[in-house]
Amino acid sequence: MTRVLVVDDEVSIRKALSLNLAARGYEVVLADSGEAAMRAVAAEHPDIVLLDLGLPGIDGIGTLEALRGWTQVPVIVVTVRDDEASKIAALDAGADDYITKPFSMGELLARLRAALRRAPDAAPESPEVVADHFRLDLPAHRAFVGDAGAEVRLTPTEWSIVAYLARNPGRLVTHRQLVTAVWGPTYDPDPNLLRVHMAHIRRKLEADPSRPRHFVTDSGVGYRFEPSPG
Amino acid sequence: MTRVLVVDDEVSIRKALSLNLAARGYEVVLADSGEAAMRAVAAEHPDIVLLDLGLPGIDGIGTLEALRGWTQVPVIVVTVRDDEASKIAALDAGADDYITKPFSMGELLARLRAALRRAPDAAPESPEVVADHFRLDLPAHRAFVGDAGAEVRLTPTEWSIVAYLARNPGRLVTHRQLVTAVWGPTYDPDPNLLRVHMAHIRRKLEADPSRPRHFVTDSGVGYRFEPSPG
DNA sequence: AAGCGCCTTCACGGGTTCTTCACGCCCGAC
DNA sequence: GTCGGGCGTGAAGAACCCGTGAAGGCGCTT
Repeated sequence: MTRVLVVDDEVSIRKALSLNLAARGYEVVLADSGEAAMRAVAAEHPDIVLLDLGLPGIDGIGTLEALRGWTQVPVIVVTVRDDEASKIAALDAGADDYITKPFSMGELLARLRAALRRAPDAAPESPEVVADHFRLDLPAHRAFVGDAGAEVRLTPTEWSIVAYLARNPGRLVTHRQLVTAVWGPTYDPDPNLLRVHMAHIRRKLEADPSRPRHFVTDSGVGYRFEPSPG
Repeated sequence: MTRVLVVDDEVSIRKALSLNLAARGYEVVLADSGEAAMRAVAAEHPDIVLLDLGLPGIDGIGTLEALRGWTQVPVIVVTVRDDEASKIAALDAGADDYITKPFSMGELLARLRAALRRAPDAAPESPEVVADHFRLDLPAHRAFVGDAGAEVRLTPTEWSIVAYLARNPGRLVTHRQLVTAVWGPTYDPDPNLLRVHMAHIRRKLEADPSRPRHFVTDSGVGYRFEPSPG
């Protein structure tokens, strides 16, 4: 289900958009200020944002600039301002599209579809992760070990764990974080489960599985990925 | 240097856009018909296309649809048609943006920058994909196998799957992504459906269908297209 | 009206993957 | 020294996924 964040301070607009989008099968999240929008993007991970320019507090452009500091989520600016300067400012601040009120719902939906179409998944940060003893090709979901670069096959769950750890290099990842990343927030597995998967991963990727150098245990807390152990 | 293809049948518009874009440091390529536009995209590899809707011969929408059969180059529709239906038709046919004449040069340039910004320098797209055992002619929707180059007929659905995978060479494509690309985001088919189509595709394109080298399964996740397996 | 191509669903067999369980180890707490 | 919790490892059954042959239904052409 596609999740849309609607940012507008007017109740009537929020309501109208919310109803129309929900009727088209979108999941709608609402925010009534720039600050709320920032929080909502961080917490709800919308697939796209509809942003009004005239907001209380930090305005639309400010919100857009702040968002662009850390996320590439598509943003369509929806506003009454029809002047060229506003359009240019918004587009150059990182907006993906600009549509002026009053707009037709059909056109908005079409522009929504167009923006979503060209962003199937967030662009991969770094397509490749290199460690001392192995190499990960993130877009292809492939792993290679040793100097020869022989491919090893990781199961979906194993890949999910490895990819999450690799995306947070050097950082401690708690058991809870890992479980949530792999199985979702509601899953509560046997404590052994992660251990078993980690054992499999180490056997496949570590040079000496019983003495792991890249996938390190933090006893009682979680695991940590070290690209190049000192 | 960014290369812009301007497609319009009116000399005055071509001239005006050409001058303005050149003054901003863009390299401009011109085409005066849909057919010429297709050739220009294939030959010149523009970074972005400005497309008029009212063209002689195959019209703008037809040109757009034909282009989308094999390339993802960003297309901004520039036209006098201001009705909602045209906008929706163009955006759903694969346009990235839609701007109506008369437009301000500033806004056009801003939308141009916005469209270019979100298009990561895509791998140089070629209208032809060559693998070890077969060859795909993307614009013509034709496939040829073996050294002799005998043509095989793919059904529309099969072609749709093959084309999507071929446009993402080496990348893992999830089941969901494939289904969305072929049948749309709301379709939720029997899990066997993709398997059956993949079997048909392999039987037609792979040298040894039971041991696929180009259309690889990633169990539990999706499929991957390998142009030249190591 | 019949034939054909295409899409989709279903049933089956074989293989892979997930998860649980039991056991022994290590290390800090007492 | 002893205890207990957390950890790694091997094994095993259950659940899942995949490829494949076959068949029904639909729309279009003949």
